[in-house]
Amino acid sequence: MAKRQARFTAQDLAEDVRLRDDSPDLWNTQLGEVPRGLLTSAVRCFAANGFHATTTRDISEGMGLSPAALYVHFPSKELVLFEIIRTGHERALAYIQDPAVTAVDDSAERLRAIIARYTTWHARHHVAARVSQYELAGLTPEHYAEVLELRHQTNEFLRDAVARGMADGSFAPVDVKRITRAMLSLSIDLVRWYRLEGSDSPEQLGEYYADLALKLVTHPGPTPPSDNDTILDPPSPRRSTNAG
Amino acid sequence: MAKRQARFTAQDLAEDVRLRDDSPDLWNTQLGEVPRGLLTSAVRCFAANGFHATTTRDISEGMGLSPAALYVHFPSKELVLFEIIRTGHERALAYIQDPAVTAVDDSAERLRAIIARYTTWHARHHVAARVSQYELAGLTPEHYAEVLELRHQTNEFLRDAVARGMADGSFAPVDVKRITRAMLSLSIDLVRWYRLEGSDSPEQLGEYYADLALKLVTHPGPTPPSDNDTILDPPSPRRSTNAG
DNA sequence: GTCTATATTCGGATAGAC
DNA sequence: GTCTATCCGAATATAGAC
Repeated sequence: MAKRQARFTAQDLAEDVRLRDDSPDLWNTQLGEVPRGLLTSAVRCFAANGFHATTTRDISEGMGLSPAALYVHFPSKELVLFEIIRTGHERALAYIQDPAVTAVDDSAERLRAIIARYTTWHARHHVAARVSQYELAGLTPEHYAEVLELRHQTNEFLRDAVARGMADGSFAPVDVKRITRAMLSLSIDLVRWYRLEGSDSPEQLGEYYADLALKLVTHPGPTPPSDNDTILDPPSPRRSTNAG
Repeated sequence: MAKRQARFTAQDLAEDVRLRDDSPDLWNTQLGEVPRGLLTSAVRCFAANGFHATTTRDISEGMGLSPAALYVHFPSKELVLFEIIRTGHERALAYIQDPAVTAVDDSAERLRAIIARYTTWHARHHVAARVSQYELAGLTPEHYAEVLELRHQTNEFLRDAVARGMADGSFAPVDVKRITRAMLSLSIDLVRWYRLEGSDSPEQLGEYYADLALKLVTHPGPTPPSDNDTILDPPSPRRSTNAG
């Protein structure tokens, strides 16, 4: 007999502070309350145990329903996963293609806005984002292809912003492909470790990573926008300080 | 009936260029050839389909053996996973605690060596590392705890290197915890996208990410070690250039 | 140490009552 | 739309021959 692995019931998961995020607000409002609740329950289960280790019973019990109830709202477990991953990718992409970004002309400020928002989105929805990023293997080939297209659009959008800043001289000459991948890594990898209860709010982490991203593309040598020594005014207050 | 998800047989996987890495050289040499082959087969399956979507048949068929043969060498599927993950974490930790790092006194060079080696290790063993990083949920609580301890040691080792450079003035004042996490994110997230067939060798990516890491902790303003303009001598030749 | 055959449990999905 | 009951394929692990 296999030794029991670490698995958690839907009841455990609902109380797990590590699984707090804003996913209940994430779903298409055209869906009723029950299907949206099922998606939220599924997100927690998938994030904690993985898609294949999650049973349809786990998901429906998270809403206090019987196993069969799931199939009234979704035709299969895979389609629950697809709805989660598709929504996650669409929302993240829309969040960085917001006017708050596209209206910005200055290349540096535009890159800053993209990284800040992309990071903030993944932190705020870190549980759903973890499923979106790490459970792609559970999709059918058709659904996987559809998600890939959204990922390409996202990557292109960031790549263009970096290339543009380099072309107009705002940034130092950099390897656009490698730098873009590094920035994506920072924003995406946080879903592995981020907790809403930690010291950084989603917005604070967004600002911090936007600063890092700009450091990576800034001209070396004398700082471009002057003000050199005056280290007053840190970018934004931290919820709890823990270092200099 | 569930629509068929994207799953690959052990035969497919053995030929998949995306799953080429150095894991066959990774295992304890005290193990015989067959168990080491089974671990390599399991790594490919777990990396491509996930732990729970992989059957014991998948693993043993990868070695041309019957399903039952696996249990002569390993008591359970979970223990195959544990052996992979434990080995992965031990090897990565040992690789950055190598004399090539610990003998370096200069704080900046030491950090550079750590990031270069940690990145190189994950790139060279990206398939095994992907399993080590993303399949932790498949472990029993006891085995998970054992792996966590290795992860703590790794994080502490990097954190100390950053804190030391800040203390001796080699680095600008930074948030050690957040910077350390960002550096780990860069090195670890590459297992999501890295392919040996890509344009960067593991060593080249290691050098590149070491440069990025130093940019994140460098004093702003005038560059510290002088030589400002001479951009001859890039750190190491790229296997195929694709940008400036 | 490897095989064939199988015990046994589990889980996705459905049938049909209410 | 929700329930109870259940079908049935699949997967871990074992038995026992060679």
